[in-house]
Amino acid sequence: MNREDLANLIFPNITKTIEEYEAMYPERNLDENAKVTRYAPSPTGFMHIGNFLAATIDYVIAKNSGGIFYLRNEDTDTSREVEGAVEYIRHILEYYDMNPDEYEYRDTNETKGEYAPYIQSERKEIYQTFIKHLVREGKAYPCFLTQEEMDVIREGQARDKRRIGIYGRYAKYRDLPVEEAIERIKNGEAYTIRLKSSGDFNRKFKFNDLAFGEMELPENDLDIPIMKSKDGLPTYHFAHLVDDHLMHTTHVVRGQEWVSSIPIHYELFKTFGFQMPKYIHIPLILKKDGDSVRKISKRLDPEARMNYYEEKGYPALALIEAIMTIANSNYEAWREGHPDAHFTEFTFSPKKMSASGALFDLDKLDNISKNYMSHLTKEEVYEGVLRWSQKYDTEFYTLLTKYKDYSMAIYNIEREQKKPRKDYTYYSEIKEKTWYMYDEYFATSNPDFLEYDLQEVKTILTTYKSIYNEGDTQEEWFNHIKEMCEELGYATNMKEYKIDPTPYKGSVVDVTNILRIALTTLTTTPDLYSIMQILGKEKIFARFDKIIAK
RNA sequence: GGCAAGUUGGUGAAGCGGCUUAACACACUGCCCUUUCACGGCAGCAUUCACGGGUCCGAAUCCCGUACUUGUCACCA
Repeated sequence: MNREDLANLIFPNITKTIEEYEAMYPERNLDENAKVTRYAPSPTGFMHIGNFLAATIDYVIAKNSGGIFYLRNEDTDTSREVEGAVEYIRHILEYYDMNPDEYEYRDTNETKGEYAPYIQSERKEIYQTFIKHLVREGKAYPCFLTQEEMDVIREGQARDKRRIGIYGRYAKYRDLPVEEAIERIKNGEAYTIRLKSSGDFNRKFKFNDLAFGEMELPENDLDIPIMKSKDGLPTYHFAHLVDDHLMHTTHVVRGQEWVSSIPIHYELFKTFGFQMPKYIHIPLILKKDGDSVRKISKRLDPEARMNYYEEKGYPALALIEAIMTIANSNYEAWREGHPDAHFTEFTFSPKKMSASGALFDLDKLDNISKNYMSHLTKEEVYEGVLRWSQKYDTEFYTLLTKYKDYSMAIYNIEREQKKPRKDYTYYSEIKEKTWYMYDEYFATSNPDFLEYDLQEVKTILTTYKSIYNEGDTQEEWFNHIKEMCEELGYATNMKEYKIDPTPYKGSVVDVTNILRIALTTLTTTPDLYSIMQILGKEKIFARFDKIIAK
């Protein structure tokens, strides 16, 4: 009995060869500079902001070079799979308009691309073909170590301060005679397939990461598991090797937590003689936690989950702008020079990425978003709130639908000018900043005139009604207010008033404040004239009358 | 503990041997503008680049050491 028998015993149904698969997944017919990237998430729940960073970089690299961005579902860990996770990932990519060129969606039975399947659990035979080859060659072997035995090994290693893992003499089954392995398998013993590493930990190799530059790493000598005993699915490392080779990925963008497994990947690719893709290990997004910092966590930090941004209603492109500034700090400068360019026109340079993790600054996001929203048209703002409210505030949605032009007029206050107002940071904020414009909400409010005497308030409102002229220009409007001020004993010259307020009841500031409160209940609002123009005579008088009648 | 990477202000960072008495952006503070708010304008905000030593005429920038931080050491990705 030989290794061929062993390989056939383990993989009786694997008949294809590696060459056949390579023929099925030929080289991509792309431009020389075109890059092929992939977003390869595990469907384990809400998408993480770090994954989004990776996906955005993947997308920019591919699109900027006229290449391919594809989505691969890494569902080899069946126990951790969360229902709806894939749909959510798909939703996020759609929401941010970063749709993959190639994908496979099980729920809708859609597949696009020549390199399918794009779901790892559907590629089992492919992985096993590669593993079978390794077993036949004696470069992989079945390992019968139980969890308990491995625990003992690890504890011993920890106690003796040795490196932890299955290597060298700890790899008990790497030299097990083929006959014995066959017998154990026939007896139904559980086993995993491990790589028979040929590396030497004391030897170093040079590796060039596009982000870090050159680094020196020790060779891998761990007999890492490449196939799980439970379901015959490959581990991440092996799936990475096979898929990125067959799918011809040119650039792998992934988090820095992966740099410590570079030696493993290096050995895997070397064993098959495949060319490694280029790697871009991206910084981790950190979070301050008291005095220390840690990796931002989906469990602990709401802003780590992508749904946070959607629920708050940050415009998709605003989040992308913020993410891109984290990816490349020169992005902001580029944006200044190319205000209208699409973000994929930016040439991402891995070397300009920070080597250490970065805190995600929500203040900065707010600022970017505010600026972004200030440059939208009133129609775009309206579309944005409408879409947001449809999902998160149906009551407001109904109102917006009913008062479309009216709402747009509100969003247009001081918008169509060189330096537009920056009132809104995200869509969920719009209602709380414009509610008073809608009678439906205003009806239940009760203006509070602070220190002002109610009788005096009534006098001002009544007088104002008599001089109000709906067709006034802003200048005429303000002149009328000033005339009224003089009539009622309020100062109109602020400089004089500040020097000596005694001859006056107050100033024009007090008068406009009272008008403002009467109309909005607030002391700070956008331009009062604009608000009154939009409200119109009827609403204005109704709001005044309600107070006068008190 | 092993291996790897990193350490410039409150935050993101530029800089990569002299042009730096350390860009820029955010945040913060003050002043100005002003019918409120916002916008905008102006000004302020690290005598110093974790620490120690070395190389050099000259170091945030190069070298060595120390400290600290982060990641990783699963049949998870």
